[in-house]
Amino acid sequence: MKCYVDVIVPLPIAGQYTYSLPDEMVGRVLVGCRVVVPFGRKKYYTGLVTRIHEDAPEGYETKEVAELLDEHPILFERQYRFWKWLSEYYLCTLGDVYKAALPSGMKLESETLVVYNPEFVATGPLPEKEQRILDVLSLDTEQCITQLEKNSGIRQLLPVIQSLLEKGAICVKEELKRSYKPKVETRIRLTEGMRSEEMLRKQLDLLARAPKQLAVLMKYLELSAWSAPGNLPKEVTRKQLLETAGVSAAVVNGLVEKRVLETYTAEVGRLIREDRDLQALHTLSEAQEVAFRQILTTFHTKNVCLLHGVTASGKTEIYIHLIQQVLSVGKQVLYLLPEIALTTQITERLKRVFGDKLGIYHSKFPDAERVEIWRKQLSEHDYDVILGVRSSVFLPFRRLGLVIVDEEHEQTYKQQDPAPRYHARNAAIVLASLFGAKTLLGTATPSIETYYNALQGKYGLVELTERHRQICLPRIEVVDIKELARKKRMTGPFSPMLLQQMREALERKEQVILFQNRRGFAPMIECHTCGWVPRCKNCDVSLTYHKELNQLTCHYCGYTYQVPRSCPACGGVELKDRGFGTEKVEDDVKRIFPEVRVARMDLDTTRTRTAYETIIADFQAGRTDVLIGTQMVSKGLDFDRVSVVGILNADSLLNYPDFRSYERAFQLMAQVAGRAGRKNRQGLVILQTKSPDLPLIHQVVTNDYRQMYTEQLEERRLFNYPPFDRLVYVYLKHRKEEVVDQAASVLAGWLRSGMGEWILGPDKPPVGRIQQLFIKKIVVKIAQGTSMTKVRSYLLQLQHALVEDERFRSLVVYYDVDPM
DNA sequence: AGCACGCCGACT
DNA sequence: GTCGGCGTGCTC
Repeated sequence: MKCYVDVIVPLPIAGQYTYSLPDEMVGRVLVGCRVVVPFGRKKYYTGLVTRIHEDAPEGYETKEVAELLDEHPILFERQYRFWKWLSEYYLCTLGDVYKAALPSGMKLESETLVVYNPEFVATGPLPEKEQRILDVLSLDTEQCITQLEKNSGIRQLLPVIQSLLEKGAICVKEELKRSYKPKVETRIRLTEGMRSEEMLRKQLDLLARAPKQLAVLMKYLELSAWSAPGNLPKEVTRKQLLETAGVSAAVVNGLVEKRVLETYTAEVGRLIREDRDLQALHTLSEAQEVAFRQILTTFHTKNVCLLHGVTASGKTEIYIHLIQQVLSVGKQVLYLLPEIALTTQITERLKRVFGDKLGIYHSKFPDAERVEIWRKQLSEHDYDVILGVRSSVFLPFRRLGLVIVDEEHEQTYKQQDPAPRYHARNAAIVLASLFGAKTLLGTATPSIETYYNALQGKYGLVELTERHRQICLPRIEVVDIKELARKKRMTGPFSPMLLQQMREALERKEQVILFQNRRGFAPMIECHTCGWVPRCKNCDVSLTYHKELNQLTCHYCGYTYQVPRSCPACGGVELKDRGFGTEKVEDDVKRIFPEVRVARMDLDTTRTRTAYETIIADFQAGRTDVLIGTQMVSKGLDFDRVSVVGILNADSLLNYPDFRSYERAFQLMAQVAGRAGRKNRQGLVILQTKSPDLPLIHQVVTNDYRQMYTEQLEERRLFNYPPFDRLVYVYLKHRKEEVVDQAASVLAGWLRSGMGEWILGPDKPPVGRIQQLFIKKIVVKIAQGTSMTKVRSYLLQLQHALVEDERFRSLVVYYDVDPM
């Protein structure tokens, strides 16, 4: 009987593909194994087997599986169920989930290799391009397309290749890119003939006239503990031997030539195991102990618990005690942090407690390292605790007992683009439930949804109102910058009060954090004469001005432009900056306080993990005095010497056209304020705003989360927003504006007649065009109690009907479920 | 997502 | 008349 497998391919296409199994693979292929399959005319992809069966498909010829990559499944049954849930809930394909879940080193792709045919003899002169390709190929007879493109300088390469192929001058083959390479090291050992006391002694005598070689050999014997009775010699690397013996490679090579020593290579892991003494757990304070007990009790009746603890209440220590508890019953823990908060501060603390039981999964780590963590989790020696970012929900767990989602309110848990647009907090809760595990959500400023769920009794709620070690909450001073600006008393973005407090703090050798919600120099430049603003030619947004590079950047597509010398609209030469970003603030601080050491932390200065950590470390060690940053500075970092925090412009947080802007502004300001004031000293927050009378400002000042929540909830109830109704954004994209417009109004019409009035739009989103595609957005509000399953299948049904229409053929449709 | 096939403008 | 641009449809 012929055997078939259903396979997920890493592409955004619905459904799975069926391949036949070559006889030798039958029995070896298991569900959850990766296989290489041919797809389309020439491509090969790494697919994932989800079903093995004997049902010959009808209507098409199956292709054969080309290669089996795993002896054992790399995906467990539970993970697969999790994938399926994600793809259904977030309306994307399994291929999308698969792509997001596996590190790219585990998804090999094929690449076309062009091979030179040395026997080819041209019958006449070849076209210039073809000859050039042959010349390039004769130097290196096997090259991939991209390489060949680079070496020849020819852009439209494929037709040339095609022609050469027909003439028989070259041939092509598909080869899998092995992007994951195991790390290897060169080691040294005695050759077989030398491995006896007698031979060795002889050899040592022979080397009497080669003192360096003799020394190396002696060193080797010492390092390998060769003479230790009954022991196998220890592994000695060449590097280690050369370094400790202090000789050049030539000396070792001499011994290799004499067939005394030999080299061999061995695979080594990238995951460094540090042997260090583990620290005991800190004793919990009374308040922490109470919270800890409450959480444990809550977990008897609830699967999810919210720990609402003020900033600096020592939540981490409670997590550590919980983790210990879970480990003691042999279960695993997943500890999720928003990307930006995953710093040395927290990793060091956990490493000290859990040592090599702890694995860290960070998107800024090299891919090869992530592959190794994945493999380790599949093995018998898996990590008990994974500290990781959003994507670590995809790691293969086997005995998950607890998931901790720290800073649960963070927007970065929601993946925006590409699909799957999932929320790691909600996904983690589902993942935990698949394991019968518990989830703990921790934050000082819960999201409205989570707090609602907690008050409704869906989640447990444990509150921690006391700051750890008697650190008191900061005093918040509101400064009306509208009034001050009118009286011309502002210095750039600074009020006199803020300048005064900064000066005093710096004189006391204390530190200052300035929070500005915008990066760049000025958000934009504007023609002073006619008001013209430069815009991106691909996307419908104004460009951001970066002074350091003196260029304009599109923050959507990344395209950069030169700053025009004069206004292209009116010819005016005075182009002025409007508003200010972190870069401008940095400039101003340097001008006002020339002797002060300033650091800036935003997306532009933290491209790499090390850059980010350097900024933090410098500030922590007091090597910088003032830290200017965007939201990044609010993310769970603890600094001891910060006495003044300045929020430069609270209003910019409120001006987003979004139902969550109020909630977000509160969270941000409360979190930033929480950075002020440590041991024995009350910190000061200067909150600059143009609208000091807003209730929100008052709520931030009094740190009244409850009040903010109550107000917001009422508003959400009134206008049917989450947590009452659920939202799905439907996006339509097309290169022609008329086509999206038409399609969007047709779809909105259908939705209205099928689902009632709670359809908003179609609207042009704030950015109406990205990379040449016009976008329209329809908001679907789904009343509480409506079956989401039905809504989802209805949406997909309409989508199919829509693209059936001749006019809407190449329309792109995608969804954002529970958007943030 | 690729990639091949097919239909209209600027060239020999 | 052809070469080459990109719009459209298919991939087990």
